Amino acid sequence: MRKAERRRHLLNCALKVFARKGYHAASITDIIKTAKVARGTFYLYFEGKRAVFEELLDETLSALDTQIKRIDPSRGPSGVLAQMEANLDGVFSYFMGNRGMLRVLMSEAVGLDNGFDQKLNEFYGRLLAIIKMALEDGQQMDLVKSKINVEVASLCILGSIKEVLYQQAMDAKVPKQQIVIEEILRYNVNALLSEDLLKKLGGKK
Amino acid sequence: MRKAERRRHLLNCALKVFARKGYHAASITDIIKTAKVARGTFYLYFEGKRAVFEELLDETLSALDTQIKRIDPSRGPSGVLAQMEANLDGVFSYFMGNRGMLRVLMSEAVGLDNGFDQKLNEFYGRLLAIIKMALEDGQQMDLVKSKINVEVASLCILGSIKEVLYQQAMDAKVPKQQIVIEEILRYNVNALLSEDLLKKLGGKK
Amino acid sequence: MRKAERRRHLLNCALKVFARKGYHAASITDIIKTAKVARGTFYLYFEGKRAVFEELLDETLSALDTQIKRIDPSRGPSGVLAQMEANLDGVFSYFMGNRGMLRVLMSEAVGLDNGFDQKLNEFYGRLLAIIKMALEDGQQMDLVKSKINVEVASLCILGSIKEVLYQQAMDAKVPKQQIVIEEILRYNVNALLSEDLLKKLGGKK
Amino acid sequence: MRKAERRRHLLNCALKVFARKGYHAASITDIIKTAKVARGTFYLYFEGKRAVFEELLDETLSALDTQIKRIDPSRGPSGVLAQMEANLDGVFSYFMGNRGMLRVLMSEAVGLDNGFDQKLNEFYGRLLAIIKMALEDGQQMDLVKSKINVEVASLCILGSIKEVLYQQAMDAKVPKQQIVIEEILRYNVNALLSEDLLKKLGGKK
DNA sequence: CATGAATGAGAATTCATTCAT
DNA sequence: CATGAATGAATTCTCATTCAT
Repeated sequence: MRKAERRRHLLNCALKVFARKGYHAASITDIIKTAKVARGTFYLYFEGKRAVFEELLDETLSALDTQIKRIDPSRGPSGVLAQMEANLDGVFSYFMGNRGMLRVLMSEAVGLDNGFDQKLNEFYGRLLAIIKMALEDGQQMDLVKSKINVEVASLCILGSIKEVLYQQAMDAKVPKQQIVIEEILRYNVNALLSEDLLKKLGGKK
Repeated sequence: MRKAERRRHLLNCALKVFARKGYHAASITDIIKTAKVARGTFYLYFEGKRAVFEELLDETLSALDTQIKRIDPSRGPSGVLAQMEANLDGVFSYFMGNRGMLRVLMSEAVGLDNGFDQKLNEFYGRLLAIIKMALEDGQQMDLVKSKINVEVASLCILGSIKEVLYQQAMDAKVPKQQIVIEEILRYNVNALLSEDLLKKLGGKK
Repeated sequence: MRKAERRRHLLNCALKVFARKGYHAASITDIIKTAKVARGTFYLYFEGKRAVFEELLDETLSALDTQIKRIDPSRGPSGVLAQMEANLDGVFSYFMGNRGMLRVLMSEAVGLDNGFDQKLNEFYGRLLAIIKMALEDGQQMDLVKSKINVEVASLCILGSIKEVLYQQAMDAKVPKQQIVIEEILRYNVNALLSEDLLKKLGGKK
Repeated sequence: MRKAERRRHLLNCALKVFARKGYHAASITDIIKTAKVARGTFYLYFEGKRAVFEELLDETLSALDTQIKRIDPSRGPSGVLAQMEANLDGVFSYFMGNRGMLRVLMSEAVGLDNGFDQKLNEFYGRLLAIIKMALEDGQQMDLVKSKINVEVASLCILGSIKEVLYQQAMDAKVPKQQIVIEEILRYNVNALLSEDLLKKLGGKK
């Protein structure tokens, strides 16, 4: 029991350090000082810097995977909207409780080589796949403009979300979560939805 | 004369190394081997690793600043569109001739501390300011939906562009430049322009 | 009672580990894993790695001291031969039942500093003393060539025995014990015995 | 030029340290302190402790290989004796000029794993092969007793030489080189030579 | 007695930077 | 100017030993 706690403590401290200094500048010394633990203790729980980081990364990515659900098109336009909102909300809420990891992911996890990049890119790949599928379903159901290039549009959507998160990580002043999500949704919905649908929905949102 | 050439040569070689290995993994040894220059020679031209990188970064950011021009709303809707396209084209074209720097910027430049982050964020800040101004002008001229939250929308726009560039840096298969730019434009125009305007422009694009 | 058993168990396991990995490469972790005992338990019975090894060494050397008896020259030439054979047999038999310790002694025990070297050298010193005395007695009784330099000859004898043991420890193919002992004896007897005696004994062996 | 000198200096200092403390107890710190050189300098010349040691070992073994020549039986009994003496003299003389390496080889090189053992055992294997061939040639020419088991006898010969060297490495008082060699020769010759030959040579030696 | 988590001294190694030639 | 050998601070990692439960 104690052991699991210590482990958690070390993970938290490591995250704190990674968030403050970045992966490369972070040293084991930093981590153990933060955790008030002896050098050897660290190695009792983790193989090294790479390993703690990987664990934190895995943890985060799988938490995010849990938050993000495929969009089920059968529930109709407003159902789709609700699902998109739920996904966004899940991601933003997760990061609000994990500002440290947000900073790390947004500013360090890329360019680490070590196979971290691969994990992260695989994650983005999964996101893109979900977005693309939703777009294609949308086009078939005539909800989404048929002209749109799904490939590029999905990048735009992903990018719009990432950028907002990035600015939050950088401590830029960003409107509060509720508003941000609404706006991201509005933005992308406007960009995507077919004219017919926009007219119908016009009154609501 | 010779001196300036050598300096340039070193900068190019350093960029090659940074692009291949990333800032941290790049060593002076890598750079001087690539440049076929003695260790001491490097320090004759630069204060150190940090300094070469900074110079490359400054160079790139100011080149980009040159490519990107304020949007002059006085030229009317299609003029604005053309200006946006010109900006996008400038940025994409610049990076197509500097894949190395694209990789560096997209995967390493953030999270380096060292003040590099600050420079990059200032640059993004300038971009955002331009975008925001354009949006505000657009709203005043009733080209852009008034409902839109300019703050968030400008992040979305920036993000959509960055993401496409990011995927290009990661060697993901992305449609070719001309199409990508068109699509980004279309996407953002749809997202932003007022319904009236969309109808008018509908025929063109 | 239990205590003595555990102690013995630990010694055996430590020996196993030392034989497999050598003194330096052997870790306490190896020993306690082999013994299926907790870390602290080990230190309950021994002061440390050094101490277990020392105990194993002492044990072996005193067992060997017991096997090796002074040569009593009063029993005549064939009696001397029998005593030499008995000594050799004792040593070889001991090691056949303790291959682990043979490996340790032959390949690690020297060069450990720690005072182990001293113990081992004292043991070899005792052996040499016995051999030397036998040679000197032999010379006085005109059994051993008078020309022979006792100092060097005793080293040669010791060396011939050690080398055979060394090769056995290294798993080299060596004829079986009975033959090896016979041959070592023959070799050294030929080297040492006076011509007169050789002629007399010629018929027997 | 300077570089080769430094390298040599480091090798010498490393040998000094290895001879004093043994391979395992020797630290890079010891070596660089002895050499009065900075930490990094050491790594400029060698990959690590293992590598310096390997170089010293290779150097020694190939020097020894050079000293030791096959015995050409065609030059007759006294020629063979002279060749044996030359070999012994070569080995002993080499070690008198390299006491450090003698200590290392005799007390540490075994049990190092790392592949050092293999090298050493291969060397001993080569020696044994030379000795065995000489014995077999001798038996065919009726110089060496036919009864003798060549396998064991060659171990005895090797052992007698190694033991004398070992005692010298341990700083035991051993008669001086000339005498030692003579005695080792006498010892082994007596053990080996056929009775006929012994009688003939009897007068000479 | 037994346990095993915690400790921290010590060893190896890297690499940006300096400086004598 | 150019060179590249030398430097040493900083970092990671190991493992014998201790001690609270």
